[in-house]
Amino acid sequence: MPELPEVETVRRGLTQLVAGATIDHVDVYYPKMVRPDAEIFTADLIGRKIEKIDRRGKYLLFRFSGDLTLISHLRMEGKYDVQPEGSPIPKHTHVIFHLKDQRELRYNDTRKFGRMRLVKTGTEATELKSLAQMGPEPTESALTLAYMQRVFGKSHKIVKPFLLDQSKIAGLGNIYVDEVLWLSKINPLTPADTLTQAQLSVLRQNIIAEIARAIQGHGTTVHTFSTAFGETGDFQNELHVYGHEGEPCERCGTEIVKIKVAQRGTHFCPHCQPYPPEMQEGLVDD
DNA sequence: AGGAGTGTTAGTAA
DNA sequence: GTTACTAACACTCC
Repeated sequence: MPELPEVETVRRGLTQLVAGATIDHVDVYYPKMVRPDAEIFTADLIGRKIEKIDRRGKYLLFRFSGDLTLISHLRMEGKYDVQPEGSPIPKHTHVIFHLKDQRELRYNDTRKFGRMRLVKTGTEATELKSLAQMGPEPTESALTLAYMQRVFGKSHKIVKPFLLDQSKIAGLGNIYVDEVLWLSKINPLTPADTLTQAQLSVLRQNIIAEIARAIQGHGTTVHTFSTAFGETGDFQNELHVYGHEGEPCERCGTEIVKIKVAQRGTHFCPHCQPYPPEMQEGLVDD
């Protein structure tokens, strides 16, 4: 479930719940999930204090005492929650961080896609290529129009997978890409380097504003996302196209369609987001 | 039974 | 080097 707004929502919840807590010991029930090997992973964490929790793109970065950082990616269904010591362990709980205050920080992940890496603080980029190559955060200061013009201008990749590429802009996923393209009236099949300066400017503003709004709404719950407090997000009520196939476009009434683009379900309004010129060649018009 | 799902990476081909 | 498509990861839900 987690794109940047959901990961940020989790980060804020976890900060309230476990920042300042100290690890007593750690149990790993699905060893493939962690690196280095579970034995080293668990041994290194004993007695460490969770000093703070950062985020970069869709990665959570738990900062521990003694210059240790846990890099955690939730992938599709990863979730953290905090439970009293000894509560029943659900089927899909894969890692438990036992805290010294009789609570447990638990990682749950139905599909087991999530991954954790324990590294020395400061070596994150060396240890993880995707962190080293991560594009700017979608904020007013980090995502400049000049940057947008430069990177879009040199790629002929169509804009949907372009925006999903974390090395271009950090944190966007399938839901918010569809939403910002609808807000910007850009067809998902448009090649990145054919967008006009005006379109890039509009797209940039919509990305920045939409991500900020989604964070304010505590993220989007479409399948099973919940915050660290076990609550759902609110932003699913603010979606315009994702999950709205067959419904009328809020702007023009045309039926929202769903197609496959770059192997991902893609929702858009065929009237507000017309196909780019090079795709319309050969189409019969009146 | 078959397909799709909020993500990412590896492999292959053009 | 770039783009595009497939498979894989593992599991649930419709």
